Amino acid sequence: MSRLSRDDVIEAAGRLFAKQGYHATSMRDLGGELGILGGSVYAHVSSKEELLVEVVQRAGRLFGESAEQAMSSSEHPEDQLKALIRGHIGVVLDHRDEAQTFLNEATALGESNRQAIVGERDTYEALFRSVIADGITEGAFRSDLDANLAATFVLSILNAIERWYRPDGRVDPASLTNDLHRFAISGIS
Amino acid sequence: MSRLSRDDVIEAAGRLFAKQGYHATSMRDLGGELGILGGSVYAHVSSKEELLVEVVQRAGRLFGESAEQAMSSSEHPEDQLKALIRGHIGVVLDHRDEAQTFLNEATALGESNRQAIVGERDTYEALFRSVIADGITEGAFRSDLDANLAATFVLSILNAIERWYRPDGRVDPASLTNDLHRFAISGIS
DNA sequence: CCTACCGATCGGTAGG
DNA sequence: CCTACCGATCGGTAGG
Repeated sequence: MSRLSRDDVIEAAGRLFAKQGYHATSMRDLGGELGILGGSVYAHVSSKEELLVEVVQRAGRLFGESAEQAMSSSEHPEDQLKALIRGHIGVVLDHRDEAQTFLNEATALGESNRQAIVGERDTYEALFRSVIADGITEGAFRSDLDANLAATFVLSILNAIERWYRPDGRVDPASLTNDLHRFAISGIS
Repeated sequence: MSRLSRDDVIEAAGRLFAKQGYHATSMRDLGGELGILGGSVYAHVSSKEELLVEVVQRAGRLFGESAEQAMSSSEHPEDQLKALIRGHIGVVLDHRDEAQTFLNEATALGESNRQAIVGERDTYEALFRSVIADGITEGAFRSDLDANLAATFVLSILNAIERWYRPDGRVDPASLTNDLHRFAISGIS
């Protein structure tokens, strides 16, 4: 056993925050997960909230990068929407702990930190809205359903995936992407 | 100010559990909300978890009653699905605190209590699956999308409503029901 | 429902 | 990263 890195500590924190929640996780729990004492965690970070900030920021960065890549992958709203869906699913499934903490524990952040990541999330969600709105303008999607509401529905499905998806289950990521995309597209086109 | 009833206490607990989360709510917080001391809450309940159990059970009962009513309102899967959607939205919007606690804080329950309400929830969700499956059998819905996945998508949207819905916003319950129903139906028919 | 309190646990620190 | 500890807060109780 070599010494722990700061990354090891943040990763373990993400694991526990995702599984038990932020408030139900003590610094002694985290120490136990790492094989050290609770007080020793303070050799790597200066507060418990700093850990939550780091975990949530990682997820925020992953979602942001995914969105950037999805938007530049095509000029067509239909393809952009599919890429956004595929990317979101990828982030949620490849970084479950961070994503779960981001989605469920961000409320535990202090005011200023919380507002910062809410801002990030709003920017991300606005992309879904504008892509759907563009698709309506271009005639690719139908126009009787509000673009904002459609985006909210799609994001609701995406954000719930971590609540039911099992990696060893019958659904694989690629077909989930296809099925969700088809479901969404049928709903709006 | 007359004396508080046990119902008053459970209601206040639901309010705080929904807003701050179970673990972030102390018995002293709850006392403060009620104008009494933290220790005095134990004149009405015998433990903090009992409060959570009561709040979550109330929500469970409401969802169960809504489902029962929806199923007996028609024989046609299409109408039953719409009634299920309408009922779920009604519960979430008319009993926000209980519904929110049910959806977000059930993980804080002890093992046996948690398994009991997970069972209730599974029964409830199974209704959505079977209604959609029936609709496929009868030819009312299309059959290229798995009924289980479609039910999961619809429930994902329903369960996310408490996260974004604002009573003073532009969306009213009836049109939300219509829009979601149309979105779902397009996705499966 | 209050007074007065209990043991346990919490986040965090000084010094090594 | 450990030892040894701090003040604060937690869920909960006996007795009135």
